[in-house]
Formats: sequence, structure tokens, C-alpha cells
Amino acid sequence: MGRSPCCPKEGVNRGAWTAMEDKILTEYIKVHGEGKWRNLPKRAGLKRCGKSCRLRWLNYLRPDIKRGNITRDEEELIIRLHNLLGNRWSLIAGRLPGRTDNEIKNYWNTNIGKKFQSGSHDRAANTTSCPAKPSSSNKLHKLPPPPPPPPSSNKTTQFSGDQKPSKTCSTTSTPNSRVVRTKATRCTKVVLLPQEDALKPPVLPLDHHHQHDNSSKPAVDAVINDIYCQMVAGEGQLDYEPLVPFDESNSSQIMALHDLDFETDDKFLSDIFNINCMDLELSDCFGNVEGHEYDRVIDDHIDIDSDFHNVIISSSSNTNTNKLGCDETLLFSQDMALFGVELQSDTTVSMIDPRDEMDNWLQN
DNA sequence: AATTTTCACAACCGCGAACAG
DNA sequence: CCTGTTCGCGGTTGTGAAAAT
Repeated sequence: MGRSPCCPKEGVNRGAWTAMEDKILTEYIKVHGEGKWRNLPKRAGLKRCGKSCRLRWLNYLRPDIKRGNITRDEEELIIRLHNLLGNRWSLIAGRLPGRTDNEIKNYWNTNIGKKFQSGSHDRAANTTSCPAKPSSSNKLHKLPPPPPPPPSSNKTTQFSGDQKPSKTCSTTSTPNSRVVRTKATRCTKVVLLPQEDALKPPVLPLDHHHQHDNSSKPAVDAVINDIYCQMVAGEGQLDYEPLVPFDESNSSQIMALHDLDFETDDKFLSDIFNINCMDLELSDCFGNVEGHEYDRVIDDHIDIDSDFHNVIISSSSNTNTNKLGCDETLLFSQDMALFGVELQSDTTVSMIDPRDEMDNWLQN
């Protein structure tokens, strides 16, 4: 048994990369592009393991890497996303342009996780209305309350990331857990017909999309966070005023108020909604906004609240994110279809029942 | 000033998923 | 369907720098 090493250990440089190695790798990728990592070292003339080259490129040399400290907003977003996704650093990183999974993981382990573990974190603190800059000695700011850990999850350290990702160790093991890993298992069961109102998206002025910029993102995140906190804590347990009162019967107001665009591709939709987008002619609805096309989805997740009433689907694109200044989260509930989307009048949108999705997922 | 401890982060490792043949 | 290969992910380790003693 045993696994063949990804590359021979002899004759391979290890440890810190030199400036020359960086230059060679960068030049090579500039010319030949990413990928084929196994053969890359030989072709580029590097005495490195392909894996090492990949890591060096992705975590350090890529031109779009954002340098500098994690900002306050980024930190808050990391924590919120970690609440939803757990230690899925690559997904979290996908929502923080320019940040790498490794960087976020390190940051979490050395800053945030430690802080939480020490018990000094104020769990009732508020994200959205924290006015004060933290002192230099305290990197952490007041942050949104993380969801209470499931009662039986003591084996899984909440912040140290000692859980191995696997289907069976998912955080869906209890009914109160909210994170579902998107395995995109196809469900052939439940069809939730949209209510008539749901088929009428809010009408937005054409130039409204251009108003998307980085400044709109915190508002979107804050809304999602508000909803999320209310899901977790229950009404009345927040110690701050939510931006948007959570009205289960009218989730569409969130979309209407905040004008979320949702960009994704057909495969993603097919996987999530168990629909064939091409057949249903839905792709046009999602394909572009004001000429900004997204190439593909690079991450996604489903978040289901404890009563399985609402589903938050997040998606981020690997391209053009900055054009609209956002990669966004869309909130669904069972009694709605696809808000903010102009559906064909004769289209029936079937959305998998999250409960069934979860059952299937757990059984697989 | 010397030594030890702590911190931050780059890099490594092994596993599993995806893919190709 | 099976098998081997490649890639990506998350946990862990190594190491230099900074802080503390």
C-alpha cells in the first residue's frame, strides 16, 4: 500500500522560495498559464515539487493577491462566513477578493480562533454598529455573535479546525446545524411551486446595477447577518436593532430593499434547484446584468436555518467580481421562487426541498 | 546583552474528489 | 466500471522575527 509521493524527495528544493525561483515561476506562468503543476517544475527549470509551485503561485505570486493586513470589514466577513461554512477556507477566501485560503486560515488560527477560545470574546457584540476602532493591542473588534455550538459537538473544537472534512462529519449532524456542504446531489422529489407573487420581481431602474460598488457590500452582508442572527438567536435576543426586520412571510422585501443581483451559471442552478436551466429558459435571467458576464461559479453553499424554512444560497464568481463590487448572497424561502429574477410567465420553478436535500446528503 | 518564549505566516503533507484513459 | 493521475483542500509543521525574561 502507500501512496507514491507527488515528486521525488531528492534533488528538490524545499523551504523558503528564493527571489530567483519566484521570478522563474512567475515568468513561466505568464507565458504558459496555470495548471499542469506536476510537469511545471521540469518545464520551467525549477527544482521544486509541482505542488509547491502551485502553492507558491496561489498564495504569494499571483498578481491579484491583496497585500496588507486583514481589514476590519474583512475580519467581520471572515467570522460571519466561518459561522456559516466552518473551516472551508477556500470558500471563505472566495468571498474575499485577493485573499487566499491559507492567509485566512492562518489569520483565523492566530487571531480570531484564539480570541474565541480564550473566552474573552463578547458574544453579544454587534457587527454593524461597532463604532470604535480597536486599540492596537487588541486586533479583534466587536463581532457578531457566532452561532452557539451544537450541544453534541464538543468533540469538534469550534475554532481550531480539527474536524476532518467528510460527508459524515458535516455540521449537519444535528437538526440545529445550519451548514450544508454543497454536494449538489440531485433530488428528484419535491417540487415547490412558486407563489404568484414570487414571480413578480421588484422592478429596478436600469442604471441601478451600476450603483453596485464596494460600499454596497457591507449593507448586503449586514442584512444577511441580521437575518442569520435572528435565525440563530431567535427574535428579541439581539442586542441591537436589525437593519431589516425579519419577516418570514415576506422575505422578498429583502431582495426588494437591497436589490441583490444573482449571478451564476446553469450547472450551479441545476445542481441546487434540480432544474434544467436550458429547458426552462432560465439562463437568460441569470446570464448577465448590464453586460457584466460572469464566467463561472467558483464556490457556493447552501445554508439552511434550524426550521428549514429559509435557504441562503451564496455564490461568488471568479471574474468580474470587482466590476460590480460584489459577490452576493441570495435569500430564498420555501414559499418563494427566484426573487429579483424575471421568470418566464409559463415557467415552473422547482426548488428542492432543503429537508430532502439534507436527508439525501446525509445518506450519501 | 543573551537567552527563551511567543507569534505570524509560509510551506509541507496527506487525503479525497475529479478526471482521463 | 476500474484504475491511475492530477489537483485542491484543510490540518500541521517549520522557521524567522519580535517580545519577554
